[in-house]
Amino acid sequence: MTLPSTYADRNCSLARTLEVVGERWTLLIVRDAFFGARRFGDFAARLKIPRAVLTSRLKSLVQEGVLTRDDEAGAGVEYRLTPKGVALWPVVRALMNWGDEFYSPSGAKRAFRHDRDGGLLDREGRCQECGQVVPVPAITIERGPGYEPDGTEHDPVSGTINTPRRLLEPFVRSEGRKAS
Amino acid sequence: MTLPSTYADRNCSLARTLEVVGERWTLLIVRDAFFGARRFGDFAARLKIPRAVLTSRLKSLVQEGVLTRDDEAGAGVEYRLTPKGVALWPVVRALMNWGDEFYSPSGAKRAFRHDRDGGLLDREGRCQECGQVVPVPAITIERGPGYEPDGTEHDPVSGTINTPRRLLEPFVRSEGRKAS
DNA sequence: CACTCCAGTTCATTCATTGAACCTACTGTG
DNA sequence: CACAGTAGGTTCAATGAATGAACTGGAGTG
Repeated sequence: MTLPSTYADRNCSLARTLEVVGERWTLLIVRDAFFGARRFGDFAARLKIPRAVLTSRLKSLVQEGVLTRDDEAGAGVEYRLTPKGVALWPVVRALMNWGDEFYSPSGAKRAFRHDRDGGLLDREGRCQECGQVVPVPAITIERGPGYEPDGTEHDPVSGTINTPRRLLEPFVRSEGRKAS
Repeated sequence: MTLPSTYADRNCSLARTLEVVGERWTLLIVRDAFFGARRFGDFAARLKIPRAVLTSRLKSLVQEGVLTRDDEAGAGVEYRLTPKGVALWPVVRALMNWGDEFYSPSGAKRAFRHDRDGGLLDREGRCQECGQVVPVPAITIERGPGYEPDGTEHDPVSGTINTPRRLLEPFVRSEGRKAS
């Protein structure tokens, strides 16, 4: 977003937040991090964004403390959400809810459940079984009623993301995953 | 945001939402609409954004059904949030909450109350007096503990916005408002 | 050592944003 | 009626950011 720091809205936390996550692509990167993306290549493949832009966004997210960059992680670099990044979950949910409400007539594209009791989460993230606000790592994501098959189901990266899984859990990369 | 419509994420409501409100400035315009801005000039003065950009953003927000454009309104044009626009309130709140949490150590920049019983609203928009989720038009906004005076308090436009008021209520423009 | 991944960088082209100036219609005011 | 002021824009040159394709360089493998 790069709002000028002379911006009159020193007193608006919305403006402040947008300086961190308001740029093009940034929130989509964060979303994919929630969904389990950790590697540069995962983000690049899923988002189809120019690698130079991805580099720059990852850099600034790390700098802002939303992601950590860990290059000690086996073969390659891993980007992971920090607690500050995980705290963006309500933002991601709110944006999704609005899109579901106004652009997905047959229902939410994705559904979220409490992994423990399988209860669906409502708009505020509360489990309809136990009434709790479910913490992010205990949420599983699956297709919702509004999901529209689009042919990416069997693509190794997007495909993985379309099967039920727990948030924040990294993609499992079996050795033969590029075998066509 | 202008994500290409060929975007693989047909199935992500977050991406869909960002296509509508993800561009630079757009959410700040929406925020000011919640805070009572209705006139082209109000937005321009508060946001200090190039008028050409404002024109284009207002146009697309109207096209998306987030705002209405009414040029029958006395002397001038009025932009108002539609119900679809008002439904963005949770998005605005979520973004503000995050900014307050991580960039405003002395507390929220703005506080919200239930106009009827004066109860403060919590993070989810629930009144701490009566427990209800307060509908947007019944919310009043005032300075929070983290508010930092910045000299715009007596500027006619920004100043108005800094005194407690009900959301969505238009600025009252008294005839002598430009009298220095 | 050749080969493949992975995580970037580089670069020319295209596109969007910026800020300042200009334009047009309407509203009082003397 | 002339004139200033206000409102809501448009136009334009300059700058900056995004795009996509090609390239680089290191680590791990056979």
